[in-house]
Amino acid sequence: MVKEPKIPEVVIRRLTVYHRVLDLLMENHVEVVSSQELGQRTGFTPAQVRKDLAYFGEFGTRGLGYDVKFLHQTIAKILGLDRETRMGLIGAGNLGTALAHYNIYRRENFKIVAIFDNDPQKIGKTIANHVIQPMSNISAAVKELGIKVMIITVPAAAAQEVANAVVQAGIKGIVNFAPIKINVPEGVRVHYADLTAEMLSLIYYLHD
Amino acid sequence: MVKEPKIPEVVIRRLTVYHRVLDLLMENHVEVVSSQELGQRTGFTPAQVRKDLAYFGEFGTRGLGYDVKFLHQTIAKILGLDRETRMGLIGAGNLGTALAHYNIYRRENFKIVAIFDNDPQKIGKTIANHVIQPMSNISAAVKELGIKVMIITVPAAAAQEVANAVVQAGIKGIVNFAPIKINVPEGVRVHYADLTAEMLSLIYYLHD
DNA sequence: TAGATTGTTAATCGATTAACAATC
DNA sequence: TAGATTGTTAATCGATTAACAATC
Repeated sequence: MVKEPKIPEVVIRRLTVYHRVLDLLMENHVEVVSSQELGQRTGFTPAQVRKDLAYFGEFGTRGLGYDVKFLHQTIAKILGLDRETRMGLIGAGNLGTALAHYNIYRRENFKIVAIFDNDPQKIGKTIANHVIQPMSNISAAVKELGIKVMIITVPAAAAQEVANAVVQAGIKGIVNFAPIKINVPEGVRVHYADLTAEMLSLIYYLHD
Repeated sequence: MVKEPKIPEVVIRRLTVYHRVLDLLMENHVEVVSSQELGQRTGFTPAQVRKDLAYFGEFGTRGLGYDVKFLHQTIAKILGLDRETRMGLIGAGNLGTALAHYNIYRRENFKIVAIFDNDPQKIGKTIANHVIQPMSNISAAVKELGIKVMIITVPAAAAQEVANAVVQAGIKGIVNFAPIKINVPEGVRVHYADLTAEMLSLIYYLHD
């Protein structure tokens, strides 16, 4: 058995940033990029860029740099962006609406395919071409549509209950925008998108 | 001169999480909390909770735990949440609108006081009680309203140009929601709220 | 006093950086 | 060949965890 090196989570996170920069470089028809430039465009050091990529193989050419198209494709494959990932969205408030309209989905290989809410006022209305469904539909929709990731944008007070229902429906990946920790069983992964932590922590550094 | 220990950035970030949990505990009239419970509610270890707090002093009572109200107040003071921080928002799209409506501002001591956009269609309209102003007003508004933090939610392609204008206006703290690195002079701090990185990196872990 | 929990030190773990041989 | 840049190792740096004396 080959001894797989364990990849740190921060590396995976930076990989998504490289991928995004490579998107941009491709748009600009740049064909080759060095670790130095990749570093400048991401805010990481060139050494870190090379180290991160080296976890997965040798993608560059010494003396030259990295082939933009090839690296883009390779990172997409590593991250699992080479196949479609279907996501659901729970909570059709302002933030949920913003995410539903987010234009990254067109370029990337993942998209929101269903939107849920509990408010009778909202159910039946349409956001970004999706009819808002009641939460009681979650389990059925997950199966029918092959949803793999659920995005939660409900108020903090409702997040745990919603998460329970999501887990019950068989979902293994949750992106939680509610500003509260949710508890899930082993095998279910939760990523937190904490909008306010960045704002609050910034204030600390503005002290004179 | 006293030798100040340098506080790691992650500690400051976790402080904002403790603060939020303490908000909740106060609402529930809980008066004392242990590092263990604070750990459970935040997802950190009890040792880490104690270590984090110890950077700033001795706030607990051995054998008992931490006084919720006092710790809440203390962390607020450390973070600079004890005095009002005024923020501006640039980009009145879906995300900007969501942030403008975000209800955390009512509870916390910081708030959005002005909203800017370049779209003539949007200028003059109202979001969350704020009339959308043209970007040419930024500099004047910063001075008049005492804006200390600017939140940027414009498309990636426009982010750098907007950031330049913000820096020009004398702003020292930026929260950037655009998925691109922005370059600013020394002394200006940028925090990134990267909504897609969490989604994309999650997909990696859902590989079978 | 007995039980509980902090504050703090030392040990461990892990990530970043520097440096350079390999090589295009 | 000379110049450039990768891939990789070793050194450094920093953060987390474990453990326990202090003490309520």
